[in-house]
Amino acid sequence: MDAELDTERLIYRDKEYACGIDVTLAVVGGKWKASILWHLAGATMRFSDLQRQFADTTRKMLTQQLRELEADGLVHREVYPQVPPKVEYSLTDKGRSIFPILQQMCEWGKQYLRD
Amino acid sequence: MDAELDTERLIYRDKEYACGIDVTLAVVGGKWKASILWHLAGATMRFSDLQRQFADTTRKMLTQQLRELEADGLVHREVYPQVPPKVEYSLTDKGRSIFPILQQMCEWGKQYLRD
DNA sequence: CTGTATCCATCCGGATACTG
DNA sequence: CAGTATCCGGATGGATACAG
Repeated sequence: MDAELDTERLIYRDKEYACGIDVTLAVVGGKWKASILWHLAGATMRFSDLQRQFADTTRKMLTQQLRELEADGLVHREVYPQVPPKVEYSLTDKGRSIFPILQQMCEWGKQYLRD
Repeated sequence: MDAELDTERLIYRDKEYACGIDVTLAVVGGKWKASILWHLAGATMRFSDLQRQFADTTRKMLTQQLRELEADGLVHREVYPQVPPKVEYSLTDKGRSIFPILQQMCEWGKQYLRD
């Protein structure tokens, strides 16, 4: 843990970040992303399942957030080639690795409202 | 830890949140907020110090983020009535309480980029 | 030094309609 | 069932100038 470690460049998608925090927020800070990860941690879900969970979100937004999570390697998208289509979303190992942080954010947020 | 606990309403500033995570993100998810808290955890800073740290941010944005952090009770703003003015920003206990989470976000973000 | 006020371009997200 | 395409209004954030 010497000072040199702090000089490493944090580049993600052609953007430089001052700190790992901002990288994390870039990945899970989207409007619905943390909640999506939270729900997928409990169970693999079909698109329609997620629509039910996020009833106040449009398909467009849900799709968009899921695509970004997939591109970032946190979510796996499995398409079953059948009619009608069936698509299942689940967490990757990388997606699961952030769960402890989400748990603490959940606790902190609830505690924050109590004070 | 029974199911009833999950029925508690999470209301913050007239908005309802599905989960504590979104409350936390509402408080520290702003564009520069996490980084500001991170820097203030190390030391109380004057406005000009923060300007130096966030050289690519405008005064307007910096002020705005600081005001919101102050309104949310994470940051204390101390004004010294003198000319030229001197204003110091520091963390409140509540602000300090989120530091462990920021640390983990920092680590996760750096690890994420390594993979 | 520590801000505010104003203007303005861009982005983001919602509504709606359409598709394989 | 699981999306995509298009349009559009409001929010967001930057540039710049002004102020106590």
